[in-house]
Amino acid sequence: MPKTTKPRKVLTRDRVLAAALALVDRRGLDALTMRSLGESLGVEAMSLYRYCPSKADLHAGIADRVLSEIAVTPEDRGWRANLGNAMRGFWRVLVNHPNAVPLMLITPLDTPRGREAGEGMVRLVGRAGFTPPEAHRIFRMLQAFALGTALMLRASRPDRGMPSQNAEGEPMESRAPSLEADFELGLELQLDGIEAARAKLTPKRKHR
Amino acid sequence: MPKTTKPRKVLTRDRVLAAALALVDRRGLDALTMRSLGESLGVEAMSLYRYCPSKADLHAGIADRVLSEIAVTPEDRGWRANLGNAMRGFWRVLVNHPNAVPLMLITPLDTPRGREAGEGMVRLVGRAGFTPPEAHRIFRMLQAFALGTALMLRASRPDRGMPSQNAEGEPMESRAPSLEADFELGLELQLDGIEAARAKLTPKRKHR
DNA sequence: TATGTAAGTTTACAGCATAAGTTTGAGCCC
DNA sequence: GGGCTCAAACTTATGCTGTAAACTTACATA
Repeated sequence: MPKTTKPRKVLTRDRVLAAALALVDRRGLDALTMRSLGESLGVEAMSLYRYCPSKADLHAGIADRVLSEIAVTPEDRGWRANLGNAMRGFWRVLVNHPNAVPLMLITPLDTPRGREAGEGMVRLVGRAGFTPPEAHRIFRMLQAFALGTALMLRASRPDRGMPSQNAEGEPMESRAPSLEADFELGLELQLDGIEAARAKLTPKRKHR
Repeated sequence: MPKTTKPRKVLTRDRVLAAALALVDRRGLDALTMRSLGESLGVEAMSLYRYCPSKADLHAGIADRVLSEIAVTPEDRGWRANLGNAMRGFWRVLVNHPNAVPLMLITPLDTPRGREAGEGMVRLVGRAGFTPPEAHRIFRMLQAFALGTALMLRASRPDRGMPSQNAEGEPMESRAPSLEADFELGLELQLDGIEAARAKLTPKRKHR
């Protein structure tokens, strides 16, 4: 008998999560089942439980992996540009993985990279002159707005994974670019709001 | 044999939806199964399909029913109070039915009462001096913020229906009131932003 | 009284997450 | 080389889920 020893140690948690995210991107959240994920890795469903002890854990892992794609460009152009660009980076990641957005609500972003990204954002808000509690609140407003817009964008297209009853052959791209523009307008409006709040601070607390 | 004719006409779509919402409120979205819903109505699961032809339809019906609880108080105290109070009404409904919030993303609120409420809000924004397209965008920003905040609030508690791995016996109410206050602060900040955008309009377009 | 129709039940099926038990094979010390 | 050990992968099985299809019951009307 020929020595047909297929390599045994092919699976890792990282490979599982990468395949899971790819599957979600390609075919939607509903298509992510242990069986289909196993198949995409050439492995039986139960083998995955060694690396992700439950489906909830798999979900958290995917969310963490998505967040790792946020690009950090640490140049300092003043609080408004810093904050705006950070939010735009977050937004781009959400748009690149629309089907994974619901996973971003997991105790919101309570995952290693989620906490890290969140703390960075809070620091950015703080540098505009707000106290840590104030900065936290403002950050959560921006986060809620971005997540909400991404979820609405996702729901408004006949995407896999959501209950959306839609006639066939529709234009279907009519609303999406609008919601994309919505994000930009909403962001600028909120930055204006932050600027107004900033104007009410005791002057010495303001930074650039 | 005694005439044990149980009354036949006990089920209506409205009764089904009311029971479904009650079940979701009490035990979470995951606990809403056709079987458990049937049981709560003293009926077999399949009977429900006469009134809700699919689970997606049931979800849409629940969303519509939740929206019907928005209280309308049409007094005119200027655009800012009008808009703020309308949003607070929307928010209260979301907080009263946290487990149903994910259903509010259904093609967002594309249900009779959802459209009605949305159009009312857009009209309110328009009365601040914005054109209909501008008003739509601003409304969607507010909507995304409210939904996002409600979803984060829901995810941050060990509620039924979401993958939340949480140690037992935690304080667990620590974050919730904070997120409640977040809504108020975020709303005011966004109203400030709208005010700033309004200041840039050609003067004649402004109303009270 | 006969008949059509609406309401509710029964049965059945495919797909889901996952618990429990079993086989496989690689690396290691003697 | 020859067992030993143990994790990795597989197999089997259980109890959920939504819902299709066929069936039964009960009532309204003619």
